[in-house]
Amino acid sequence: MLTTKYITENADDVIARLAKKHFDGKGIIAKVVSLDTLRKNKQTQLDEILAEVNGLSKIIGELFKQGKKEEADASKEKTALLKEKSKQLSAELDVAEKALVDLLVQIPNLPHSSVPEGKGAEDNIVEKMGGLIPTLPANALPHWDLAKKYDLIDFELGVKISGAGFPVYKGKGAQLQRALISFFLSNANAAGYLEIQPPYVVNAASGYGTGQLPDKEGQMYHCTVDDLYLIPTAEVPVTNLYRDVILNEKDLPIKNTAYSACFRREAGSYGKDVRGLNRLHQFDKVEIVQIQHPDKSYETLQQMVDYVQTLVDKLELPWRILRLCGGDISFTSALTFDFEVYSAAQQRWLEVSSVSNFESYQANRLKCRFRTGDKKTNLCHTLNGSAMALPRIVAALLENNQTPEGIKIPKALVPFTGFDIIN
RNA sequence: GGAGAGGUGCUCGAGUGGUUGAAGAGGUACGCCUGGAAAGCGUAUAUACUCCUAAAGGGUAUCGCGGGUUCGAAUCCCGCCCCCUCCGCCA
Repeated sequence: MLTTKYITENADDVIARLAKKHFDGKGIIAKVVSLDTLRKNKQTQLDEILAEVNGLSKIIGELFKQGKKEEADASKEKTALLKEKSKQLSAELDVAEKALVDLLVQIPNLPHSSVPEGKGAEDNIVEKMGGLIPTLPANALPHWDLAKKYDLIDFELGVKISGAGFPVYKGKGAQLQRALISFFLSNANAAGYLEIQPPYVVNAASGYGTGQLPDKEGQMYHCTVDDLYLIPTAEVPVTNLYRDVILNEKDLPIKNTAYSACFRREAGSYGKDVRGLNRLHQFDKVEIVQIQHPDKSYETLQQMVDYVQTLVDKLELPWRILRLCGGDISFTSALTFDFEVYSAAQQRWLEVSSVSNFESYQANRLKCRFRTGDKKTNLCHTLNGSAMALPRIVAALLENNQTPEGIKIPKALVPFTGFDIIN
């Protein structure tokens, strides 16, 4: 969330910038400003009363020591009154603080100045393209048919044991998954990311830390018995590693990578978007996360985008990078680049990675700070990106590389799969 | 899951009702000393909120978390969380 300080000091600017995300901030920002004033007011009053109580307590202690019991009792009565007042003020302060946070979590992150205007996906700007779109024969099969033909993925079996969106990978299909995970992790390691194996279930505090809670509660699987959530992405546990942490300035940037299964309820999805591997409830992903000094975060964002590009290049997939417009960028992001690969049999672009700079928006919730040379603390900037999400990569690999002989595996992947063709 | 023991600052560790935001030690930083270093000596070393135009300097809160008792709580009481030991179960 945005800091109250920034909002109150730059109210008009904040409202103007939020407009790009099609968020009307006028009313809510005004409320934040007035609530904050109220909060400060209560805080000051409360502090004064408590100071008085503390002072009296010391005096009472002295009086008791000197045996002046009557005087002490007189002061006791005074503190009783003050205490009454402080209780009330403290309750009011609590209400104001909670109300303020309730408002703050409803305000999205400010988009970076380079975020293009636009309503939705159609207004995203294509930054860069690469790879070759293959020309497939007329009888080319979509990946769900290929998966069946070569017995790689069994969707029906998944339905039986879990439900739709939980595919069962088999044989070379399963091996391909394992190879891709290994391929992505090896590359991330080589690029200087520290490999992490995080828990797949997290507590509510972690959900709040990265912003899945409270607003996206319905998108996560919730184990109510233990009040734990299945992670929708490794971003959640990995970023929360740095919750309530004060880092040393010289430790920045922190570079972590993690493979995890990801669990998403995807309530409300339907149609061709969910066919085959296009949208699943459980899928595999390798994530990269960086915690960086605010001065360097955009430089880092570019490096992360460049890094992801090396992956799609090695996999010899046709790709394009989109700069997301104000209407399509996520609630918490300041600037996002999406990677899409072309799935040649479906003849559509599929999103396989999303690389974002959250600036201090996440860090403020996480209370992830760093200490500068002069011992002041500042919020870090957090960034993350998929590198990458497997299912759609698999979809594109299967479709684009189909030949009469079988499905060819890209050279860079062969050392990881141990085979160069699926037939 | 059952029983017992515990959770104090960057770390260790003292502290069972009152100048304890917290002794002492270690670590770290800076200074002195030194040709340089070590040792030694000195100083500093939490976070958040708030008052103040700002700095300086005040105030408030925080000794796992939340509540209670009390004029006053790290210290007493209750609930929760975590951790260690033993037992049970178990990949």
